[in-house]
Amino acid sequence: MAQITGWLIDLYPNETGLALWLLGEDDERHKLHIDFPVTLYAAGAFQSLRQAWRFLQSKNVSLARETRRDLFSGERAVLAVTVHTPAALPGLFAELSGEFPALDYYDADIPLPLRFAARTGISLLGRCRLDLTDNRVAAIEALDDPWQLDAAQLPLRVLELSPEVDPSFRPPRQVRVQYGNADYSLEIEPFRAFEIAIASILRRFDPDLILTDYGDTWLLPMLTLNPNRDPDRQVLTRKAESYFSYGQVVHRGGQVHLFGRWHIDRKNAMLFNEYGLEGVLEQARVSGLGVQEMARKSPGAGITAMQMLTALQTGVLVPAVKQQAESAKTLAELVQADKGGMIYQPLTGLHENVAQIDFASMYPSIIVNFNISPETAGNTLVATEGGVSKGGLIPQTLRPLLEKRLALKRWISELDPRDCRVKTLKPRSAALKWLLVVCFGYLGYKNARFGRIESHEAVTGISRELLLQAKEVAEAMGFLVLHMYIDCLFVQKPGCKAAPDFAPLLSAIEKQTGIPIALEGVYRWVAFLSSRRDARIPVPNRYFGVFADGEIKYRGIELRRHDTPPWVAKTQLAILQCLARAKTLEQARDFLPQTQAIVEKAKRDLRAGRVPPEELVVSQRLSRAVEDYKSPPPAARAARQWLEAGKSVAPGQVMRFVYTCGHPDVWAVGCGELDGRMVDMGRYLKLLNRAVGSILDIFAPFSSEKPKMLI
DNA sequence: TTCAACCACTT
DNA sequence: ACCCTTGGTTGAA
Repeated sequence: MAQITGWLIDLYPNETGLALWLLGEDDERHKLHIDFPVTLYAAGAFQSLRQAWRFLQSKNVSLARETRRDLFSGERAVLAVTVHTPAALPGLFAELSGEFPALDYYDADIPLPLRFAARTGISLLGRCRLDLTDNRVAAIEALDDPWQLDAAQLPLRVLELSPEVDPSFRPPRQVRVQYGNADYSLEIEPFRAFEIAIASILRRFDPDLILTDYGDTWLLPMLTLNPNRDPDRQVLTRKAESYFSYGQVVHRGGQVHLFGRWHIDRKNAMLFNEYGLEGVLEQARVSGLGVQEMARKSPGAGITAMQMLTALQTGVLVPAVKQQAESAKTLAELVQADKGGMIYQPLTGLHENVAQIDFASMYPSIIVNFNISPETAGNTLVATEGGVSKGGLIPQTLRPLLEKRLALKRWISELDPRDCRVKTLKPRSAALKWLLVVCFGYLGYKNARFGRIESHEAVTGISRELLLQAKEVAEAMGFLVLHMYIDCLFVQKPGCKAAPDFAPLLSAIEKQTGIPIALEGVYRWVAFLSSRRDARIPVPNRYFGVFADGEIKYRGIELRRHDTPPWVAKTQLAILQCLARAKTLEQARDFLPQTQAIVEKAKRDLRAGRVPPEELVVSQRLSRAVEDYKSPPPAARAARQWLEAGKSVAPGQVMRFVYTCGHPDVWAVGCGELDGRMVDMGRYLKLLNRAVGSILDIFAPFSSEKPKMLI
């Protein structure tokens, strides 16, 4: 009997049970085995269950009758079907549900790492100690848990591979290779030599993680060698797909998953830019899903996994979802979901010494504090008055997540901003934030396993109530409330200029609402913009301002939009930065001539052809197939060129293009070279003027060239 | 030129 | 489920 300590990095079914990969503290990577029978449940009419029992008797399964708890309908008599190898479960479920479609199925499509975590207390990335007989696990003990803030870091070996150019533009010639202290480029041709070099790195360096650009869609599919650590397995490929999520069509490229080590394609990973590898590892850790899964799926998959784990741990059945395309949330539904929050009309114009106060993680806090869960909806107040109840399924799932995020934020605020730990703590906090945000959305998602629209509405209802309470508190203390938006307030009071001046208000609001609240900052000045169509109508989420420390914050303006060309965005930012040097509004007005100079210089650069084409690139997402457009937008016209060049496009893909004169009126990036003389200057000047106007008009409302149209 | 239809983005 | 954003372009009338 041997004992071994390390981190669990991979887990998947094999012929007899589960294969486990341990990153040992001895710096070895161990492939281990464990028996792992799994059970699914069926419930329904007695006759059908009896027929199912007979049907299953000829299979290699164990059958039993049990009583288990459905979250909504309570105790249920179920048929428990246990298979001895988890690899057999998906096939059996498909066969059974095909034969008996009227039965309700539970625990039939739970990711294996979650079952493993529920049974052993050890989730992926967790540190553990194992007793081994040969390579079989005899006993297993957890040494940490996902909620620990400062768990020991995994000593991962990372290999980075990235081509010098986007392969959809032209075939790359080289791949940059980085691992350990090595950093060099490999020629792709001759290909045999390239592959031999890669194979040798895999053998000698033996990375735990292969981090690539375009690895899913280009590099790994091209290789003939087996990039797995487990030589007995072939790579797992998943097809590319376009799907609808949060009001948008999203395109996800094909994927290459590895066994025994991980592959993440940065260019094909959801939100990777948002929180990076640190964030992905954090999400994988708390969700219990594998790293490769988490990197490529939305945080929604992560929060669903966490809910399933809570269900498994508390003896609640997990309803199986029929394999169907995720039904889309329409934009209207999305807007409605957003409108559930409080939206106030700001007092448009320029204001000085304004504090922005944010409720921290407002919706998740409401869910936890008011015990909002599908099975408790309508019963929330009773549950909270009862005092210490452990709460419904959703609050139980969220509480540790919320507490961990708050603790991380507290830790960050205590550290010196230059402390190197801040660099890893911030993305971890951001990654948790996404899980929390999405959890609220999933409460109202009709295909969520544990969702219910009433609980969704309860959350937004309470949020509006709390915000109104906050407003009343502020006004009672003599503050003017300039604006409120979902989970934040903008307040002003003569004589209040610095953070401490607002501290009494913060504690009063927190005391009243019970939700943690924080001062986002005090603006030296802030501008709330009005609608461009009608100057009398305020727009709730179009504003910009400068905090006391000089930091600029902006929402809703061109700079925030992904489809604004960099040249326009940079000029708009330069203007803001120029104005931000002013300590007061009056001073800001003195900077207006300088901002004009910035704009004039930008225009001269454009006219003289000094703006490089990549600064003029517009990026827009295709919401449908090119042929399905009735009036093709520029992105679709660019996509047409793309198709003519023999490349492919899919809905959800982002097209990058430059506006040109004549026909065609766009030039798609990646389709040959752009003739600099072709750039549609007029169009870009218009875009620039608009962006400049967003900032400057409010400073000189009576001197703008064109009077505002009043409808 | 006007106007309705269409489209993308926002968190 | 009910309401339904803004800021823009396209193309027919």
